[in-house]
Amino acid sequence: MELSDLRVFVAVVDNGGISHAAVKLNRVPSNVTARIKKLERTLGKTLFLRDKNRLRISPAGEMLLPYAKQLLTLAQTTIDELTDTTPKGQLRVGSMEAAAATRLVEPLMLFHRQYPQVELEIKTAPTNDLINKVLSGELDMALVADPPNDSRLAKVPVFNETLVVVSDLAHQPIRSPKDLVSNPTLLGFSTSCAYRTRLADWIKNDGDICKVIEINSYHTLLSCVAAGMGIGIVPAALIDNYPFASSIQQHQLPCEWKHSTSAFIWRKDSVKASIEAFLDCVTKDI
Amino acid sequence: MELSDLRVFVAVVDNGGISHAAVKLNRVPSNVTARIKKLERTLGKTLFLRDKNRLRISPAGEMLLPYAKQLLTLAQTTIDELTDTTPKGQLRVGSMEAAAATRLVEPLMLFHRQYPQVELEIKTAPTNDLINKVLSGELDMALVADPPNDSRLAKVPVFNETLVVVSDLAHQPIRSPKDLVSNPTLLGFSTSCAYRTRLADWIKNDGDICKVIEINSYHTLLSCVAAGMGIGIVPAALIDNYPFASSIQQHQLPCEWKHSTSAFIWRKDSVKASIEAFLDCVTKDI
DNA sequence: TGACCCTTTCATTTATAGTGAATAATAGTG
DNA sequence: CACTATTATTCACTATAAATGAAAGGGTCA
Repeated sequence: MELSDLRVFVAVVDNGGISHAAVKLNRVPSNVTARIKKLERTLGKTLFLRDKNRLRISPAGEMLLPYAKQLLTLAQTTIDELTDTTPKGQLRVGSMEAAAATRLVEPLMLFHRQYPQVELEIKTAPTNDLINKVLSGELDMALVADPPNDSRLAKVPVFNETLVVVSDLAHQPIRSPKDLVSNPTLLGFSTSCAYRTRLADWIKNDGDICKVIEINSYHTLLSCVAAGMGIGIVPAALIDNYPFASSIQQHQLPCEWKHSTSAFIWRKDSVKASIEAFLDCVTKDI
Repeated sequence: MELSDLRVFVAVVDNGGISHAAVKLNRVPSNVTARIKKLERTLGKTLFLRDKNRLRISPAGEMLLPYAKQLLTLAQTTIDELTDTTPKGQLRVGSMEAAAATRLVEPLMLFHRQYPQVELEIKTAPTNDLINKVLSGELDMALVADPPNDSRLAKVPVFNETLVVVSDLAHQPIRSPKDLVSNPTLLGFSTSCAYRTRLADWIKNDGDICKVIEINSYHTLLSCVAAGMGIGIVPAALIDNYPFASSIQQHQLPCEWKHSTSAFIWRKDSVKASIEAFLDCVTKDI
């Protein structure tokens, strides 16, 4: 029993005969006859009483009719829902810790005001983790730093961050890795944090490999830096939001290292209305 | 979008992959792949995210899943209902007036007690009308007198009636049409009443064609006979139920005319659980 | 690295759906 | 009453779709 069989059956009932149904279905009558007979054979029931070259619905047909109509409308509802472009369901957004605090708040509020029916789920994680989670489908989209070119991923750059090295006030000005103490302590997120990796690369470029202490909040990280536990690397915008900004020292990185682009990424093949809508909110906000 | 497509889709989701689904469906994996791709093409949505030779359900697939399952269970319910042999719905029974009063009451009560959920509809009409209504599907079954052999009809004889001619007490004994006054008045049902036709035939066989007065209730008919308005023909059993039986005279018909068989008839191709159940009640009652 | 598992592609076979012409039975019409 | 228009069905045929089996290409795990 297929939906198309039921469509034929209902057409015959509604149009009161094979030939009219055939016209409606853009088929030839013999085909309609054949399909009705096939349906009767698979169900093991006579659906129509044949008399004087006329069809009349049988008790079994009478029984089938409401179910058939229900199935057909449910099938239509299904494809309507599927092709509906109104955001709904849940939207799982990932973000780097640094951007979650500063850059994500506005578009998030905007989106929630516009589509309150969408269940938002925000997860902060380091950039590399986010990329993997997006690829694996755990997240619908994520805000990451300098996403790699991946044929499976679509991306829109949304912010340009200027990265600065931060230290306590007592530290000498840092213009190159040489200005650091040997074996400097690096305060940062997990190894997969893009900024921390960049700082480590810069240092490795021209100096020692440094010790790393992992800290899970930028707020705490900045405080640790102020306390002289080590150096760190953060977006400059983040420091504006830090209440004790005056107790840390900022150091410019060379041009080729200082710029970072934050971008939203999502799987190209994961088309979800809420992703589009969210991106609208993000770009509208800029 | 066909039900079989959805069955494949659900199987892939439930079994977590093409190959396992293929085993479950007794298909070859390549076929499952092809059908999923076809479904994706017709819906215009990616149902699965492909990565590293693994499938993961996509947002669109997530959306489709509950609908697909609902459609499949509804389809199963449909065929379950259709093959269910419990009497339900309505049952339209026709009966001759004469039998409705006497022979039909017991099985009707029995049936209603056993299957209270069936909506019973009783219609009394002359035998010929009943046959036509059964053939046309207006009635599911009918109790008629001496039904003709018709390849479309099934029948079970249920009662043997003995027909008697009735007259007022003053009438001379009637042994042949010659005993009647010339142009006798015949009291009876409409022209299509089998008993009345039989009496007319008997008279015509050996006498005058008589006048007919049509009366729509056997009770009234017997009273009219008692009052001397004319003669009638009724099943002997009916007179037992008539309170003024002593005021009418019964006359035996010759053997070849006196017997009538009442039978239930129904369309052979109209198989309805309640018809079977009703016949059970009728035969159990005998 | 090699064995194993999974998905996909492709050429092929098989099954199903659809067509068009012919037939038989009926209903409507002048 | 003949004549035409409808109606459902059958049958031979064609077109479309589904299922198969072999092979290829990645991926995982030891």
